Amino acid sequence: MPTTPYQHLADAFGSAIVAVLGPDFAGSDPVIRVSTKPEFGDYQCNASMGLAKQTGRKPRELAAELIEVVDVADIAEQLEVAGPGFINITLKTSTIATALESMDTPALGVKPNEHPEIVVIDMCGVNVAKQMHVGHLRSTIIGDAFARILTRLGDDVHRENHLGDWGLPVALVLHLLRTRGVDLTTLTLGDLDAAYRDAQALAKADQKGLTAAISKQSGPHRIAELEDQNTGAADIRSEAGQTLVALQQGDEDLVRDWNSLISVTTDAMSEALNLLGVQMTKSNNRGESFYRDRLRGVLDWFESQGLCRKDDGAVVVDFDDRERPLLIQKSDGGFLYATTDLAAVRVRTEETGAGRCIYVVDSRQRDHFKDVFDAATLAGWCKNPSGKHVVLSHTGFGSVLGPDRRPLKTRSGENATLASLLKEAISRGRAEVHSRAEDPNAPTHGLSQVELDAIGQAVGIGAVKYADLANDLVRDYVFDLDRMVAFEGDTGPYLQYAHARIRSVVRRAESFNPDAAFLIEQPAERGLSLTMLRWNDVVHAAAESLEPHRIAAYLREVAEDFNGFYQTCPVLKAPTPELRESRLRLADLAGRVLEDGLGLLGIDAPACM
RNA sequence: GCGGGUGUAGCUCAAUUGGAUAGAGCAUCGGUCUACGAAACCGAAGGUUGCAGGUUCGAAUCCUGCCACCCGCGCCA
Repeated sequence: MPTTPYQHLADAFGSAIVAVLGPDFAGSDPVIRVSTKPEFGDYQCNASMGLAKQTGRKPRELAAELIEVVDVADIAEQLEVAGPGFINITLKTSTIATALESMDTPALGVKPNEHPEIVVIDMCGVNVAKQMHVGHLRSTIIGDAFARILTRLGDDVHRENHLGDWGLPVALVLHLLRTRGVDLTTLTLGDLDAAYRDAQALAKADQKGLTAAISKQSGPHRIAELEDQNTGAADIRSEAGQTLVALQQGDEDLVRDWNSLISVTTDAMSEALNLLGVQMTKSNNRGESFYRDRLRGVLDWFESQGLCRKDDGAVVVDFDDRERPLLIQKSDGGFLYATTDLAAVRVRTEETGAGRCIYVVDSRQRDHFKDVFDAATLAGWCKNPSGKHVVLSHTGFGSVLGPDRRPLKTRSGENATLASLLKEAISRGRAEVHSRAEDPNAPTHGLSQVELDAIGQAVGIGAVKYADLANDLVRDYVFDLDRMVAFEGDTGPYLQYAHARIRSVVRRAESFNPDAAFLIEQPAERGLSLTMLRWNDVVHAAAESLEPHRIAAYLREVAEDFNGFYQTCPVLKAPTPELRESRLRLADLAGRVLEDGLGLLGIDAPACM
């Protein structure tokens, strides 16, 4: 029986509902849930209340009838009606053992999607000549977690880094560096970042934008930003515009210099990605420049389909359900990032053949992506070559804040770069691991400095990733290394520690019987087993909702259940050889679930720490 | 002004998407180690789920109106 208890129950109650209420109710949700308390059994069916309302019957009576006909005798003990009409379900112990047996495979019972598809994940989003900051951290590790989860279920995932490597901002930096006569071959990213800010400051003057912003009653931030800008910038922008044109036309010197900017930026990026253990390299780069020859085609298509209009010299796309239009061409003929995003949608659906595109970009860009997706739909670009409708979705996420609860940006301090934060996290992880290793009783005692450093890095990085992925993505959070790298409580290291303990006990057992019978006797054994049996359901739920924190919360449950089990059920010193083998196998399975789950979050699980 | 998000224990967050007595972790207090790994476990205390109404067997969750904070709102990306 390959299905999980949950699915078995869902199928059985689904059929029972049809048997009692008729074929109209085929496909209605049987509302099987994990019980909230042990005294309510293992699972519960909450369908009868809702169905009773629909059919004008009494919920408890309906529940009793469902119990009469439902076919779960082979897996469950006697069912009982409780409260307003809950059906409490307690599984047979033998069912649990059988189910554990069937999940004890390399896949750990996680079943692949029936219809795998190509998924493009737009993540990371580094800009040329700018330092990575914590915003990139979120996009990158969230995107990587999505990618790992979907890959686990069989999808063909393409991580794409929509590098900001084109357009006026890049031309401005390039122009500035060249007029200053800077040697581009010896630049650091720090130099580039400073030049970027200089260039922006020099070029930002937008009286027209300011009046528009005021008349449109834009937010105070935007207006203040525009007011800061001064005159005299028009010249610089015009010169940068010429630089851009020359670059576009393939001017050899310019192209060479442009490439060195990209190279400096992406070298630093690769270093950070490497530290993070994110499965992404320069080969995942598909920057804005990739789409530069397709922008005209975007505009032509919208014009030819009558989907846009001229407004004040610019070209805009209107939508039926809102006032706000989408600008796809400026009055000076230039294109905008919306144009690039539209070109990217077109490539991803029509050429890459994606069935799903996920944009992992902070939630301030929600409106932008809504507009882009709607425009792409109007354009008819939401179909892939096989004619299937492509799902475009934007997963926004909250800001990372500093201790002052203001967005933590490079602007607010030179040391807020991603690289520096990661180094700090790693050094804290290492310090803790090294200090533990000094204890002669510690399993890490006697390991080499190199080995301890590697473990410490996994701990430090794992702490940062866990802190980010363990809560709801929409929330802002304060980047507080003290809390993240704390080694008590709801942290990455707690999970890694639970995993390492398991590896340790299995290692010390010396003999391991992979075919040992599961003997589920103690409540702690039962609890741990039931939790582990939910793994398949949890992965699918996390994949469907794109909520990694579900996996994080689940892993915490596994770790807590294991720690409780380990406290009350002697493994190596179990009373009988059979029980010892059973508990070892249970522990090993728990360890593999933890490793698998941490892996889906991109967190390493050292065998010893 | 319009739109979006958030508001849950002193602090940081959950709540299987409308289910039973709202759960964890920090911090506080009290118990467990000459150790199958104490980075752990067990227990105590801590709540008018921003406020006020409404919907129903049942609401943190859905509807209405307020309040607070954050974000966005055509020629930047």
